[in-house]
Amino acid sequence: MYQYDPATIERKWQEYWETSKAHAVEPLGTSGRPTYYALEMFPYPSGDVHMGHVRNYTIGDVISRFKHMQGHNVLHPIGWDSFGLPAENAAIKQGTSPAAWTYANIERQRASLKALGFSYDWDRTVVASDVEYYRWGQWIFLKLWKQGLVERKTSPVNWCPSCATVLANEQVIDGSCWRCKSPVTRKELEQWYFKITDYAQELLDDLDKLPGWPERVKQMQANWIGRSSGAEVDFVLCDKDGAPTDETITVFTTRPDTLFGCTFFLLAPEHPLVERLITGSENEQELRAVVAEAQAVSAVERSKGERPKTGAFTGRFVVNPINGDKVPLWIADYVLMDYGTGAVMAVPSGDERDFEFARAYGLPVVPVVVPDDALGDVSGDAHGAEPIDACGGAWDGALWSAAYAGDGVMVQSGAFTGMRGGKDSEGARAVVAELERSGTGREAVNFRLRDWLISRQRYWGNPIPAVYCDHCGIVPVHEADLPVVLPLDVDVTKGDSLANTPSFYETACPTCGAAAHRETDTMDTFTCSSWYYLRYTDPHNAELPFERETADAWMPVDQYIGGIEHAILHLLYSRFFTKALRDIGLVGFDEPFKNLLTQGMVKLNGETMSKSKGNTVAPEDAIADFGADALRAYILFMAPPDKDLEWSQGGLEGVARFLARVWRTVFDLMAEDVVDDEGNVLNVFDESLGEKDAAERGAGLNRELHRVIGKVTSDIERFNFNTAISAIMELLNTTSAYLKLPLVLRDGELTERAAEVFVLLLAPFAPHFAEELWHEVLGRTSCGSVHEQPWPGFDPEQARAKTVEMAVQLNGKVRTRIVVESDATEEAVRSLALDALGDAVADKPIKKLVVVPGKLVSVVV
RNA sequence: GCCCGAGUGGCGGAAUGGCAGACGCGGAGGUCUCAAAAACCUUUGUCCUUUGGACGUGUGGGUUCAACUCCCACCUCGGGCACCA
Repeated sequence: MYQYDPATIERKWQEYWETSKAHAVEPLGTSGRPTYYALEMFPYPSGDVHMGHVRNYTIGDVISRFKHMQGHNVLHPIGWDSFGLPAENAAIKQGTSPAAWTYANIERQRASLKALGFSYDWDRTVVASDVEYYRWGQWIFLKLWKQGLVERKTSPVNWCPSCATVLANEQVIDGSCWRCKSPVTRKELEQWYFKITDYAQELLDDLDKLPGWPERVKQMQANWIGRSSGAEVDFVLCDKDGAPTDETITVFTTRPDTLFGCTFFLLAPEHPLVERLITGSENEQELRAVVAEAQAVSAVERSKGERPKTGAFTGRFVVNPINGDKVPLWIADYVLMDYGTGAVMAVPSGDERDFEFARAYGLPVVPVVVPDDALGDVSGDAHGAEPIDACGGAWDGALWSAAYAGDGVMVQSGAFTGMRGGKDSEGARAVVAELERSGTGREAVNFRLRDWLISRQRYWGNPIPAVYCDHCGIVPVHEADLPVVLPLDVDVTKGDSLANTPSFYETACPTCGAAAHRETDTMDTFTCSSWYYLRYTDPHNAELPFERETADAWMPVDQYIGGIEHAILHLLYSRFFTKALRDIGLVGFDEPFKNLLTQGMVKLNGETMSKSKGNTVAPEDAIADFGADALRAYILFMAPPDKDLEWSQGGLEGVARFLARVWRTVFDLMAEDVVDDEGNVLNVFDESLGEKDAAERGAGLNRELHRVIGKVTSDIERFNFNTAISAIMELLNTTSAYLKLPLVLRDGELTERAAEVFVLLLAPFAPHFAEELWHEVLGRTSCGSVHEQPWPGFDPEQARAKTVEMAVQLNGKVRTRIVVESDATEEAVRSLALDALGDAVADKPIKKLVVVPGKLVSVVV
């Protein structure tokens, strides 16, 4: 034998796979193989490949190789999400250009990914910043525009001062920028939006079509979409003298059943009516102070919540349509302009926040929905009683020291008194019906989801294909004039931008031909990642982003793998793109990713590995020390893929040791001497073993081969890679016992079969290792690559042992054990068990006896 | 506050309701060696110890012949959302 030297064999087989294009996708329709699309989230080329990448791509590679061996035509592509701000920052810092920095990193990462032996079809690589790719992003933008899904609007937006650009709602985490963590400020700006809210309901409903997604990701998306059902209610605004006008203010509420308890009415400080209402009002100063203070509060502060509620009375009243009551109109800082209508009907008895506000400003509290068990405490006139003040009413004191927001009985609610109250209750429906009858309200649904702000005031991104013309306004670039090429001679280190690059900025109006200028905003990088999985299916298409027929054949992605950090962002945007493209007629499916696996993080001493913390382990170092195959197998063995993984150098060494043991064992199985570095023979035979031992151990090994093939197969299918590798380790232990047999007693057919099974089962995990043994030790070169072999089959019958040991329980405790034929009848097992228990059950009546075949016998006396 | 997820040896982790702790790391002992490394073998949940026994999966209850697993209540940790009307 020769020694296992990962460095040599890994280089050798990587070159072989590269030159033979071993991982090229089979053109569609050339064989009967069913398609399988395995996809990992493409990396941002921020620097070197890190352990998180290794984990992500190893999982995908094992699935791909396994599916390929099972007979699928597998699409397993890679690319780079290469537009984005870090390139600009790095370029400025290092005095280079974003493009140079980006493409240098891509080459570094490409080399690292190749060093890990991933089975990508490298001819299908998609790079987001290549004009061949981003031109189609512009093309899709124009299609979305035509479809009415692109909108320019002015509204308060999130502005990151550090990144000097606006951000989408999804990109603000706890009031700070998702990328640089700087606090985000609010700015009123005109920006480009994708109307993702048009799909809010479908994005929510179709989560049910995704049984292959983790429950928590679906939950997070549902929370983010935030659907609330209730009603819109119109309140008539009164003039300064308290007389009704023809102007109404509409509110959204989830609790129309509490309308009788509305004792005041609130507007957000940013509400468009506010300026008009407060100008010239009696306490204008106070009102302006509330508005000014609300503006000054940062998003970070606001996101922490728990701020004391402040507000001021406008001097105006509005009319409650259900009972004609005039209630005071206040401005309050806790009302959000960007949810509902920016106006709220305040019901302090039923809403904690309104209650707190009412107590702070001495506003009345009128109970209208009370808990069932509270009714008994109330004197007989509760039903139909006049509205009562907080301080004088039957429920004040103990009960109404806080709001009650739960379900209950409606009281003091006119004709509705006595009905069930609560969210979507009988009472709520009845009130809405009454409002609809009088034309003052209607059923309504509200979403938390906001439109996707996609423009960015940055250079290194996909230019938005729009032109500003003094005569025609904002007009789309003609499809025929695409691409709008991002100029590479913009020197960001000198503060240059697209706006001061005349070759880009100055253009002719596509409509009238007059001098005009281009949009200088670029698209959010998340637009690039929203459809790259479609481009992979048809990466070289020069006429279209992809051919529909081809995309439909491969899509949806059978298995998508990536980090949980994209649970909302990328995964929601991609789902939106797919639905929008479907409605435009470009694809024929509803959801992009059929199954999703969110892999856990790689941690060191309990902390996420990160360059800024300086607690990383470089994949190159691990490869140099133990080889890519050991690193791959280790990272799968250490933890289930969806759990966080705590890095352990000892664990890596253990897996490397395991591979080396398999290496020696395969030589041993092929009847070669096992030698160490110095050529000393290491084989140890147990000369005391005879023919009987050989037969027994042979049967045991054969059984173990069948069992382990079955176990590894089902474990990979369920992504239990850690237990799949454990099972191969168990097979190794059984094999070692067999190899104690002197050579003359070994069964040559059996040992060769065992060698073959080791190599085939390890092929997805340790591809170079398996390939080397397949060719050089098993001598199977004539059969082709190990990765082209069919996945080994097994016989469940042969995996079963002839005899099994069963536990015998007496009154719930294991008392003894019996060995029985595995096909023994229940009757036989029963009497054997009773015999084994002997005196303990001899003369006692048996209350119950349960036989679990192959496992145990439970006796109760 | 609301919604998820997780609590098992010294550590990472295994267990379709059926013998808890597979497999690996770490530890202990041994073989080989002048010695070491490597490799190989044995052992390793805790406690009492006697061949054996008792206790053990965050806590307290429950269902069951049988519960890490199912049900109820709670504790701790991690994550998401959050003045969302």
